[in-house]
Amino acid sequence: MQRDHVYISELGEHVGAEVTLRGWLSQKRSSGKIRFLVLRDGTGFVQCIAFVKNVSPETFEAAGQLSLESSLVVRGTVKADARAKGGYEIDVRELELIGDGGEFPIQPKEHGVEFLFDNRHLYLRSRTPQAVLRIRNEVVQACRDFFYERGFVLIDSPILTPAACEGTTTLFETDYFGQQAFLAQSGQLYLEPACMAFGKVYCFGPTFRAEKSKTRRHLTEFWMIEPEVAFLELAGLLDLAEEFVSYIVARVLDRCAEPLEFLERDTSGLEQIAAPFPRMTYDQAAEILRGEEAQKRMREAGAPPFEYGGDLGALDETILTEGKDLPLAITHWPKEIKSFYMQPAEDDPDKVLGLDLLAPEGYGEIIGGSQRIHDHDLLEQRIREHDLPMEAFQWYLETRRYGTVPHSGFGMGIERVVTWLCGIAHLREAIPYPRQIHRLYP
RNA sequence: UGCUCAGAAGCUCAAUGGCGAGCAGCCGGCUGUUAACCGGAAGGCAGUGGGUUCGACUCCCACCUGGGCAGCCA
Repeated sequence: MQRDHVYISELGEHVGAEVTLRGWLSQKRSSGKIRFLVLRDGTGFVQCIAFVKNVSPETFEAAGQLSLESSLVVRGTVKADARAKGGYEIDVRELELIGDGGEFPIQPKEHGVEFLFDNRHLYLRSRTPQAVLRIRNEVVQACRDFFYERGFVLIDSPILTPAACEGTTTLFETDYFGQQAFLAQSGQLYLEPACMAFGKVYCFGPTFRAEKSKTRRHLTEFWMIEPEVAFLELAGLLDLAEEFVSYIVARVLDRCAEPLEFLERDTSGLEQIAAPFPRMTYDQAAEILRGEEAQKRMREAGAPPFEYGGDLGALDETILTEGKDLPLAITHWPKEIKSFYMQPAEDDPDKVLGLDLLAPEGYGEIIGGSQRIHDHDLLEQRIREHDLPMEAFQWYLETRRYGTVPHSGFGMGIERVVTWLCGIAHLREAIPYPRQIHRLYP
Protein backbone atom coordinates (compact mmCIF):
# COMPACT_ATOMS: atom_id res chain seq x y z
CA MET A 1 0.00 0.00 0.00
CA GLN A 2 1.31 3.41 -0.99
CA ARG A 3 1.24 5.84 1.90
CA ASP A 4 2.35 9.42 2.27
CA HIS A 5 2.61 9.12 6.03
CA VAL A 6 4.47 6.83 8.41
CA TYR A 7 3.56 5.22 11.71
CA ILE A 8 5.47 5.93 14.90
CA SER A 9 6.55 2.28 15.07
CA GLU A 10 8.39 2.76 11.76
CA LEU A 11 10.40 5.84 12.72
CA GLY A 12 13.63 3.86 12.98
CA GLU A 13 13.58 3.39 9.20
CA HIS A 14 13.37 7.13 8.57
CA VAL A 15 16.07 8.71 10.71
CA GLY A 16 17.19 11.98 9.17
CA ALA A 17 14.25 12.09 6.77
CA GLU A 18 11.25 14.35 6.86
CA VAL A 19 8.07 12.40 7.53
CA THR A 20 4.38 12.96 8.01
CA LEU A 21 2.77 11.50 11.13
CA ARG A 22 -0.90 11.36 11.99
CA GLY A 23 -2.26 10.89 15.46
CA TRP A 24 -3.48 12.43 18.69
CA LEU A 25 -1.82 14.72 21.19
CA SER A 26 -1.39 12.63 24.32
CA GLN A 27 0.76 15.03 26.37
CA LYS A 28 2.23 18.47 26.00
CA ARG A 29 4.71 20.65 27.80
CA SER A 30 5.96 24.05 26.83
CA SER A 31 8.53 26.61 27.56
CA GLY A 32 9.01 30.10 26.17
CA LYS A 33 10.75 29.09 22.98
CA ILE A 34 10.26 25.34 22.79
CA ARG A 35 7.16 23.17 22.83
CA PHE A 36 6.99 19.43 23.40
CA LEU A 37 4.10 17.53 21.89
CA VAL A 38 3.76 13.83 22.59
CA LEU A 39 1.94 12.24 19.68
CA ARG A 40 0.14 8.90 19.82
CA ASP A 41 -0.95 7.01 16.72
CA GLY A 42 -1.83 3.54 17.99
CA THR A 43 1.56 2.11 17.10
CA GLY A 44 3.47 4.08 19.70
CA PHE A 45 4.30 7.42 21.19
CA VAL A 46 6.81 10.01 20.04
CA GLN A 47 7.76 13.41 21.33
CA CYS A 48 7.59 16.14 18.72
CA ILE A 49 9.60 19.29 19.35
CA ALA A 50 8.48 22.62 18.02
CA PHE A 51 11.37 25.02 18.42
CA VAL A 52 10.63 28.66 17.78
CA LYS A 53 13.44 29.10 15.27
CA ASN A 54 12.56 26.00 13.25
CA VAL A 55 8.89 26.66 12.60
CA SER A 56 6.79 29.53 11.39
CA PRO A 57 5.41 31.90 14.04
CA GLU A 58 1.92 30.60 13.24
CA THR A 59 2.94 26.99 13.76
CA PHE A 60 4.73 27.82 16.99
CA GLU A 61 1.69 29.66 18.25
CA ALA A 62 -0.59 26.80 17.19
CA ALA A 63 1.60 24.27 19.01
CA GLY A 64 1.01 26.20 22.20
CA GLN A 65 -2.74 26.36 21.72
CA LEU A 66 -3.34 22.65 21.15
CA SER A 67 -5.47 20.87 23.71
CA LEU A 68 -4.89 17.30 24.78
CA GLU A 69 -6.28 14.61 22.45
CA SER A 70 -6.46 16.96 19.49
CA SER A 71 -5.99 15.01 16.27
CA LEU A 72 -3.03 16.20 14.24
CA VAL A 73 -0.93 15.82 11.14
CA VAL A 74 2.71 16.51 12.00
CA ARG A 75 5.46 17.02 9.46
CA GLY A 76 9.03 17.06 10.61
CA THR A 77 12.42 15.42 10.67
CA VAL A 78 13.12 12.17 12.50
CA LYS A 79 16.03 12.48 14.89
CA ALA A 80 17.67 9.83 16.99
CA ASP A 81 18.05 11.28 20.47
CA ALA A 82 19.26 9.58 23.61
CA ARG A 83 17.00 11.80 25.70
CA ALA A 84 13.89 10.51 23.96
CA LYS A 85 11.81 7.60 25.23
CA GLY A 86 11.86 5.13 22.37
CA GLY A 87 15.02 6.69 20.96
CA TYR A 88 13.51 9.07 18.41
CA GLU A 89 12.09 12.55 18.33
CA ILE A 90 10.44 14.65 15.66
CA ASP A 91 11.81 18.08 14.89
CA VAL A 92 8.55 19.70 13.86
CA ARG A 93 8.32 21.76 10.69
CA GLU A 94 4.60 21.93 10.23
CA LEU A 95 1.41 21.09 12.17
CA GLU A 96 -2.09 20.60 10.89
CA LEU A 97 -4.98 20.40 13.32
CA ILE A 98 -7.68 17.93 12.26
CA GLY A 99 -10.00 17.98 15.26
CA ASP A 100 -9.71 20.03 18.42
CA GLY A 101 -9.43 17.93 21.56
CA GLY A 102 -11.62 20.28 23.57
CA GLU A 103 -11.62 19.82 27.31
CA PHE A 104 -10.68 16.14 27.31
CA PRO A 105 -12.08 14.55 30.47
CA ILE A 106 -9.28 12.06 31.11
CA GLN A 107 -6.23 13.88 32.44
CA PRO A 108 -2.75 12.53 32.99
CA LYS A 109 -3.49 11.97 36.65
CA GLU A 110 -5.38 9.60 38.91
CA HIS A 111 -9.07 9.11 38.46
CA GLY A 112 -11.71 7.07 40.23
CA VAL A 113 -13.05 3.79 38.88
CA GLU A 114 -16.53 5.08 38.22
CA PHE A 115 -15.30 8.12 36.32
CA LEU A 116 -12.90 6.10 34.20
CA PHE A 117 -15.52 3.56 33.19
CA ASP A 118 -18.20 6.18 32.61
CA ASN A 119 -15.64 7.49 30.14
CA ARG A 120 -14.45 4.12 28.90
CA HIS A 121 -14.87 5.27 25.28
CA LEU A 122 -12.21 7.92 25.97
CA TYR A 123 -10.26 5.97 28.58
CA LEU A 124 -9.36 3.49 25.83
CA ARG A 125 -6.89 6.12 24.59
CA SER A 126 -4.82 5.83 27.77
CA ARG A 127 -1.77 3.64 28.04
CA THR A 128 -2.97 1.15 30.62
CA PRO A 129 -6.11 0.06 28.75
CA GLN A 130 -4.09 -0.11 25.57
CA ALA A 131 -1.49 -2.39 27.13
CA VAL A 132 -4.16 -4.69 28.58
CA LEU A 133 -6.23 -4.83 25.41
CA ARG A 134 -3.18 -5.54 23.27
CA ILE A 135 -2.50 -8.54 25.47
CA ARG A 136 -6.13 -9.55 25.10
CA ASN A 137 -5.70 -9.32 21.34
CA GLU A 138 -2.70 -11.64 21.53
CA VAL A 139 -4.51 -14.11 23.79
CA VAL A 140 -7.44 -14.33 21.40
CA GLN A 141 -5.19 -14.75 18.39
CA ALA A 142 -3.17 -17.42 20.20
CA CYS A 143 -6.36 -19.32 21.03
CA ARG A 144 -7.51 -19.31 17.44
CA ASP A 145 -4.09 -20.30 16.16
CA PHE A 146 -3.83 -23.12 18.68
CA PHE A 147 -7.06 -24.75 17.58
CA TYR A 148 -6.56 -24.04 13.89
CA GLU A 149 -3.09 -25.61 13.95
CA ARG A 150 -4.55 -28.74 15.55
CA GLY A 151 -7.34 -29.20 13.07
CA PHE A 152 -10.22 -27.97 15.22
CA VAL A 153 -13.15 -26.53 13.29
CA LEU A 154 -14.77 -23.32 14.47
CA ILE A 155 -18.46 -23.92 15.05
CA ASP A 156 -20.18 -20.77 16.22
CA SER A 157 -22.98 -21.44 18.64
CA PRO A 158 -26.14 -19.35 18.81
CA ILE A 159 -26.46 -16.51 21.26
CA LEU A 160 -30.25 -16.54 21.22
CA THR A 161 -31.36 -19.83 22.69
CA PRO A 162 -34.81 -21.27 23.26
CA ALA A 163 -34.75 -22.77 26.70
CA ALA A 164 -32.91 -22.77 29.93
CA CYS A 165 -30.15 -25.32 29.80
CA GLU A 166 -29.05 -25.12 33.39
CA GLY A 167 -31.83 -23.28 35.12
CA THR A 168 -33.19 -19.87 34.21
CA THR A 169 -32.14 -17.80 37.18
CA THR A 170 -28.77 -16.90 35.76
CA LEU A 171 -29.95 -16.21 32.23
CA PHE A 172 -30.91 -12.96 30.58
CA GLU A 173 -34.39 -13.33 29.23
CA THR A 174 -35.53 -11.67 26.06
CA ASP A 175 -38.52 -11.68 23.77
CA TYR A 176 -38.15 -13.54 20.52
CA PHE A 177 -41.18 -12.64 18.42
CA GLY A 178 -43.48 -13.42 21.29
CA GLN A 179 -41.54 -16.47 22.36
CA GLN A 180 -39.38 -16.62 25.45
CA ALA A 181 -35.68 -16.70 24.62
CA PHE A 182 -32.45 -16.44 26.55
CA LEU A 183 -28.96 -15.14 25.90
CA ALA A 184 -26.58 -18.06 25.82
CA GLN A 185 -24.42 -18.79 28.84
CA SER A 186 -22.43 -21.46 27.03
CA GLY A 187 -22.08 -22.94 23.58
CA GLN A 188 -21.36 -26.40 24.91
CA LEU A 189 -24.70 -28.05 24.24
CA TYR A 190 -24.43 -27.01 20.61
CA LEU A 191 -20.83 -28.10 20.33
CA GLU A 192 -21.43 -31.65 21.50
CA PRO A 193 -23.49 -32.56 18.41
CA ALA A 194 -20.96 -30.68 16.26
CA CYS A 195 -18.02 -32.73 17.55
CA MET A 196 -19.88 -35.82 16.37
CA ALA A 197 -19.68 -34.27 12.91
CA PHE A 198 -16.24 -32.68 12.84
CA GLY A 199 -14.40 -34.59 15.55
CA LYS A 200 -12.66 -31.57 17.05
CA VAL A 201 -14.55 -28.30 17.29
CA TYR A 202 -14.53 -25.09 19.25
CA CYS A 203 -16.59 -21.98 19.62
CA PHE A 204 -15.62 -18.52 20.73
CA GLY A 205 -18.05 -15.79 21.52
CA PRO A 206 -19.71 -13.67 24.15
CA THR A 207 -21.66 -15.40 26.87
CA PHE A 208 -24.08 -13.95 29.35
CA ARG A 209 -24.72 -14.55 33.02
CA ALA A 210 -27.45 -12.68 34.85
CA GLU A 211 -25.87 -13.35 38.21
CA LYS A 212 -25.84 -10.34 40.49
CA SER A 213 -22.16 -10.77 41.12
CA LYS A 214 -20.23 -7.84 42.48
CA THR A 215 -16.65 -9.00 42.50
CA ARG A 216 -13.45 -8.45 40.60
CA ARG A 217 -13.84 -11.89 39.03
CA HIS A 218 -17.23 -11.49 37.35
CA LEU A 219 -18.81 -9.80 34.38
CA THR A 220 -22.35 -10.24 33.11
CA GLU A 221 -21.06 -10.41 29.54
CA PHE A 222 -17.75 -12.09 28.89
CA TRP A 223 -15.97 -14.06 26.19
CA MET A 224 -15.49 -17.75 26.45
CA ILE A 225 -13.66 -20.16 24.19
CA GLU A 226 -14.88 -23.75 24.31
CA PRO A 227 -13.33 -26.79 22.64
CA GLU A 228 -15.23 -30.07 22.41
CA VAL A 229 -13.61 -33.28 21.20
CA ALA A 230 -15.14 -36.64 20.27
CA PHE A 231 -13.52 -39.79 21.66
CA LEU A 232 -11.70 -37.68 24.24
CA GLU A 233 -11.84 -38.68 27.90
CA LEU A 234 -10.85 -36.82 31.03
CA ALA A 235 -7.14 -37.68 30.86
CA GLY A 236 -6.91 -36.35 27.33
CA LEU A 237 -8.91 -33.28 28.29
CA LEU A 238 -6.37 -32.46 31.00
CA ASP A 239 -3.56 -32.73 28.48
CA LEU A 240 -5.42 -30.48 26.06
CA ALA A 241 -6.13 -27.83 28.69
CA GLU A 242 -2.52 -27.77 29.88
CA GLU A 243 -1.10 -27.61 26.39
CA PHE A 244 -3.56 -24.86 25.50
CA VAL A 245 -2.76 -22.65 28.48
CA SER A 246 0.99 -23.18 28.03
CA TYR A 247 0.70 -22.17 24.40
CA ILE A 248 -1.15 -18.95 25.22
CA VAL A 249 1.29 -17.96 27.95
CA ALA A 250 4.29 -18.58 25.71
CA ARG A 251 2.76 -16.51 22.92
CA VAL A 252 2.03 -13.57 25.18
CA LEU A 253 5.51 -13.67 26.69
CA ASP A 254 6.98 -13.81 23.20
CA ARG A 255 4.96 -11.05 21.58
CA CYS A 256 3.76 -8.75 24.34
CA ALA A 257 6.97 -7.83 26.11
CA GLU A 258 6.24 -4.13 25.79
CA PRO A 259 2.73 -4.05 27.26
CA LEU A 260 3.76 -6.49 29.99
CA GLU A 261 6.60 -4.22 30.92
CA PHE A 262 4.39 -1.17 30.90
CA LEU A 263 2.02 -2.96 33.28
CA GLU A 264 5.05 -3.81 35.45
CA ARG A 265 4.08 -7.47 35.29
CA ASP A 266 6.62 -9.71 36.97
CA THR A 267 6.86 -12.44 34.34
CA SER A 268 9.21 -14.77 36.22
CA GLY A 269 6.29 -16.99 37.26
CA LEU A 270 4.75 -17.01 33.80
CA GLU A 271 8.06 -18.08 32.31
CA GLN A 272 7.92 -21.31 34.32
CA ILE A 273 4.66 -22.39 32.81
CA ALA A 274 4.77 -25.56 30.75
CA ALA A 275 2.66 -28.72 30.72
CA PRO A 276 2.18 -30.88 32.68
CA PHE A 277 0.62 -28.91 35.53
CA PRO A 278 0.14 -30.22 39.03
CA ARG A 279 -3.10 -32.16 39.28
CA MET A 280 -5.17 -33.28 42.21
CA THR A 281 -8.59 -34.68 42.87
CA TYR A 282 -11.27 -32.86 44.76
CA ASP A 283 -10.64 -35.21 47.69
CA GLN A 284 -6.97 -34.30 47.76
CA ALA A 285 -7.81 -30.59 47.64
CA ALA A 286 -10.33 -31.10 50.42
CA GLU A 287 -7.62 -32.77 52.48
CA ILE A 288 -5.50 -29.61 52.27
CA LEU A 289 -8.43 -27.30 52.93
CA ARG A 290 -9.49 -29.23 56.01
CA GLY A 291 -5.98 -29.09 57.39
CA GLU A 292 -5.12 -27.12 60.49
CA GLU A 293 -3.24 -24.43 58.56
CA ALA A 294 -6.01 -23.78 56.02
CA GLN A 295 -8.78 -23.76 58.60
CA LYS A 296 -6.87 -21.19 60.61
CA ARG A 297 -6.50 -18.97 57.55
CA MET A 298 -10.23 -19.10 56.91
CA ARG A 299 -11.04 -18.21 60.50
CA GLU A 300 -8.63 -15.28 60.44
CA ALA A 301 -10.06 -14.01 57.16
CA GLY A 302 -13.59 -14.41 58.42
CA ALA A 303 -14.25 -16.63 55.43
CA PRO A 304 -16.75 -19.47 55.57
CA PRO A 305 -14.90 -22.68 56.51
CA PHE A 306 -14.46 -25.24 53.79
CA GLU A 307 -16.85 -28.12 54.07
CA TYR A 308 -16.40 -31.41 52.30
CA GLY A 309 -18.84 -31.78 49.45
CA GLY A 310 -19.12 -28.06 48.83
CA ASP A 311 -17.67 -25.90 46.11
CA LEU A 312 -14.39 -24.06 46.52
CA GLY A 313 -14.62 -20.47 47.73
CA ALA A 314 -12.37 -17.65 46.64
CA LEU A 315 -10.09 -18.05 49.63
CA ASP A 316 -10.00 -21.83 49.14
CA GLU A 317 -8.70 -21.30 45.62
CA THR A 318 -6.11 -18.85 46.88
CA ILE A 319 -4.89 -21.25 49.55
CA LEU A 320 -4.45 -23.99 46.94
CA THR A 321 -2.58 -21.86 44.41
CA GLU A 322 -0.69 -19.12 46.22
CA GLY A 323 3.06 -19.18 45.89
CA LYS A 324 2.78 -21.51 42.92
CA ASP A 325 3.92 -20.66 39.41
CA LEU A 326 1.90 -23.32 37.61
CA PRO A 327 -1.86 -23.51 37.34
CA LEU A 328 -3.53 -26.28 39.31
CA ALA A 329 -5.95 -28.83 37.85
CA ILE A 330 -8.62 -30.28 40.12
CA THR A 331 -10.70 -33.27 38.97
CA HIS A 332 -13.24 -35.78 40.29
CA TRP A 333 -15.78 -33.45 41.85
CA PRO A 334 -18.81 -34.40 43.93
CA LYS A 335 -21.65 -34.77 41.47
CA GLU A 336 -24.05 -32.67 43.55
CA ILE A 337 -22.15 -29.46 42.91
CA LYS A 338 -21.53 -30.00 39.21
CA SER A 339 -23.69 -29.88 36.10
CA PHE A 340 -26.08 -32.65 35.09
CA TYR A 341 -24.16 -33.64 31.95
CA MET A 342 -20.89 -34.67 33.60
CA GLN A 343 -19.78 -38.29 33.30
CA PRO A 344 -19.65 -40.21 36.61
CA ALA A 345 -16.31 -41.66 37.64
CA GLU A 346 -16.18 -45.41 37.10
CA ASP A 347 -14.80 -46.30 40.51
CA ASP A 348 -16.81 -43.75 42.49
CA PRO A 349 -20.31 -42.93 41.18
CA ASP A 350 -20.66 -39.99 43.58
CA LYS A 351 -17.88 -38.20 41.72
CA VAL A 352 -17.98 -36.80 38.22
CA LEU A 353 -15.17 -36.37 35.72
CA GLY A 354 -15.13 -32.60 35.95
CA LEU A 355 -12.07 -30.44 35.55
CA ASP A 356 -11.35 -27.02 37.00
CA LEU A 357 -8.11 -25.26 36.24
CA LEU A 358 -7.08 -22.64 38.75
CA ALA A 359 -4.68 -19.91 37.72
CA PRO A 360 -1.75 -19.32 40.08
CA GLU A 361 -1.40 -16.34 42.40
CA GLY A 362 -5.01 -16.49 43.49
CA TYR A 363 -6.40 -15.46 40.10
CA GLY A 364 -9.02 -18.18 40.37
CA GLU A 365 -10.72 -20.50 37.97
CA ILE A 366 -9.83 -19.95 34.33
CA ILE A 367 -11.11 -23.23 32.91
CA GLY A 368 -14.09 -25.38 33.74
CA GLY A 369 -14.86 -28.54 31.83
CA SER A 370 -15.63 -32.22 31.94
CA GLN A 371 -16.06 -35.50 30.21
CA ARG A 372 -19.73 -35.61 29.15
CA ILE A 373 -22.22 -38.33 29.74
CA HIS A 374 -22.46 -40.27 26.49
CA ASP A 375 -24.99 -42.88 27.59
CA HIS A 376 -28.50 -41.90 26.52
CA ASP A 377 -30.41 -43.39 29.43
CA LEU A 378 -28.07 -42.04 32.07
CA LEU A 379 -28.23 -38.54 30.61
CA GLU A 380 -32.00 -38.72 30.49
CA GLN A 381 -32.03 -39.78 34.13
CA ARG A 382 -29.78 -36.87 35.11
CA ILE A 383 -32.01 -34.38 33.31
CA ARG A 384 -34.92 -35.76 35.26
CA GLU A 385 -33.01 -35.61 38.55
CA HIS A 386 -32.20 -31.95 37.94
CA ASP A 387 -35.86 -31.17 37.20
CA LEU A 388 -34.98 -29.84 33.78
CA PRO A 389 -37.58 -29.65 31.01
CA MET A 390 -37.07 -32.88 29.11
CA GLU A 391 -38.70 -31.64 25.91
CA ALA A 392 -36.09 -28.87 25.60
CA PHE A 393 -33.33 -31.46 25.60
CA GLN A 394 -34.63 -33.82 22.95
CA TRP A 395 -32.19 -32.66 20.30
CA TYR A 396 -29.35 -32.80 22.82
CA LEU A 397 -30.25 -36.37 23.79
CA GLU A 398 -30.25 -37.41 20.15
CA THR A 399 -26.49 -37.01 20.04
CA ARG A 400 -26.50 -40.03 22.33
CA ARG A 401 -29.09 -41.93 20.33
CA TYR A 402 -27.21 -41.97 17.06
CA GLY A 403 -23.68 -43.25 17.28
CA THR A 404 -22.72 -41.84 20.65
CA VAL A 405 -19.08 -41.75 21.78
CA PRO A 406 -17.31 -40.52 24.89
CA HIS A 407 -16.44 -36.86 24.47
CA SER A 408 -15.10 -34.00 26.53
CA GLY A 409 -14.69 -30.26 26.46
CA PHE A 410 -14.07 -27.18 28.53
CA GLY A 411 -14.68 -23.46 28.58
CA MET A 412 -12.01 -20.87 29.21
CA GLY A 413 -12.87 -17.33 30.22
CA ILE A 414 -10.81 -14.95 28.13
CA GLU A 415 -11.01 -12.06 30.57
CA ARG A 416 -9.91 -14.26 33.47
CA VAL A 417 -6.83 -15.28 31.50
CA VAL A 418 -6.07 -11.73 30.40
CA THR A 419 -6.43 -10.44 33.95
CA TRP A 420 -4.07 -13.10 35.21
CA LEU A 421 -1.47 -12.60 32.48
CA CYS A 422 -1.58 -8.82 32.93
CA GLY A 423 -1.36 -9.15 36.70
CA ILE A 424 -4.16 -6.62 37.10
CA ALA A 425 -6.72 -6.49 39.85
CA HIS A 426 -10.07 -6.46 38.10
CA LEU A 427 -11.78 -8.26 35.22
CA ARG A 428 -13.42 -5.07 33.99
CA GLU A 429 -10.03 -3.84 32.75
CA ALA A 430 -9.67 -6.90 30.53
CA ILE A 431 -12.61 -6.20 28.20
CA PRO A 432 -13.07 -3.07 26.09
CA TYR A 433 -16.57 -2.25 27.29
CA PRO A 434 -17.36 -4.11 30.53
CA ARG A 435 -20.89 -5.12 31.41
CA GLN A 436 -21.51 -5.45 35.12
CA ILE A 437 -24.50 -5.40 37.37
CA HIS A 438 -24.18 -1.61 37.72
CA ARG A 439 -22.74 -0.87 34.32
CA LEU A 440 -24.46 -0.82 30.95
CA TYR A 441 -22.94 2.48 29.80
CA PRO A 442 -21.24 3.35 27.53
C1' U B 1 -28.72 -10.49 48.22
C1' G B 2 -25.40 -9.90 52.93
C1' C B 3 -21.25 -7.25 55.28
C1' U B 4 -18.31 -2.88 54.76
C1' C B 5 -16.53 1.91 52.96
C1' A B 6 -17.51 6.37 50.41
C1' G B 7 -20.51 10.55 48.12
C1' A B 8 -17.90 18.42 48.54
C1' A B 9 -15.21 22.54 42.09
C1' G B 10 -14.82 19.23 35.49
C1' C B 11 -11.16 15.48 38.08
C1' U B 12 -8.35 13.68 42.68
C1' C B 13 -8.49 14.72 47.65
C1' A B 14 -7.44 17.73 52.97
C1' A B 15 -9.93 20.08 57.14
C1' U B 16 -11.81 18.89 66.09
C1' G B 17 -19.36 21.51 64.88
C1' G B 18 -17.83 27.87 62.25
C1' C B 19 -14.91 25.44 53.81
C1' G B 20 -9.31 24.45 51.75
C1' A B 21 -5.60 22.55 47.97
C1' G B 22 -3.55 20.22 43.55
C1' C B 23 -4.62 19.08 38.48
C1' A B 24 -7.62 20.51 34.13
C1' G B 25 -9.72 25.11 31.73
C1' C B 26 -8.63 30.78 31.18
C1' C B 27 -4.59 34.98 31.29
C1' G B 28 0.80 35.73 31.59
C1' G B 29 6.32 33.91 32.07
C1' C B 30 10.34 30.35 30.91
C1' U B 31 15.34 26.92 25.06
C1' G B 32 15.16 20.25 26.97
C1' U B 33 10.47 19.19 29.35
C1' U B 34 8.97 13.76 30.86
C1' A B 35 1.74 13.45 35.16
C1' A B 36 7.42 19.89 33.59
C1' C B 37 7.82 24.41 36.37
C1' C B 38 6.55 29.78 38.14
C1' G B 39 2.78 33.85 38.72
C1' G B 40 -2.50 35.59 38.32
C1' A B 41 -7.85 35.63 38.03
C1' A B 42 -12.06 32.37 38.10
C1' G B 43 -14.56 28.16 39.74
C1' G B 44 -18.97 25.44 45.68
C1' C B 45 -26.86 25.34 47.60
C1' A B 46 -21.27 19.67 50.11
C1' G B 47 -26.04 12.78 46.74
C1' U B 48 -31.54 13.45 48.48
C1' G B 49 -34.92 14.11 52.60
C1' G B 50 -35.49 14.62 57.73
C1' G B 51 -33.47 15.34 62.81
C1' U B 52 -29.94 17.22 66.95
C1' U B 53 -27.50 22.25 67.56
C1' C B 54 -26.89 29.32 68.31
C1' G B 55 -24.52 27.11 64.10
C1' A B 56 -23.89 20.65 60.41
C1' C B 57 -19.44 18.75 55.04
C1' U B 58 -18.68 17.09 60.08
C1' C B 59 -23.22 14.01 64.81
C1' C B 60 -28.04 10.81 64.25
C1' C B 61 -32.01 8.37 61.00
C1' A B 62 -33.95 7.01 56.22
C1' C B 63 -33.38 6.73 51.15
C1' C B 64 -30.41 7.13 46.49
C1' U B 65 -25.72 6.20 43.88
C1' G B 66 -21.19 3.81 43.60
C1' G B 67 -16.57 1.06 45.43
C1' G B 68 -14.43 -3.30 48.11
C1' C B 69 -15.39 -8.23 50.01
C1' A B 70 -18.63 -12.68 50.05
C1' G B 71 -21.99 -16.12 47.47
C1' C B 72 -22.72 -17.75 42.23
C1' C B 73 -19.24 -19.02 38.19
C1' A B 74 -15.41 -18.43 33.14
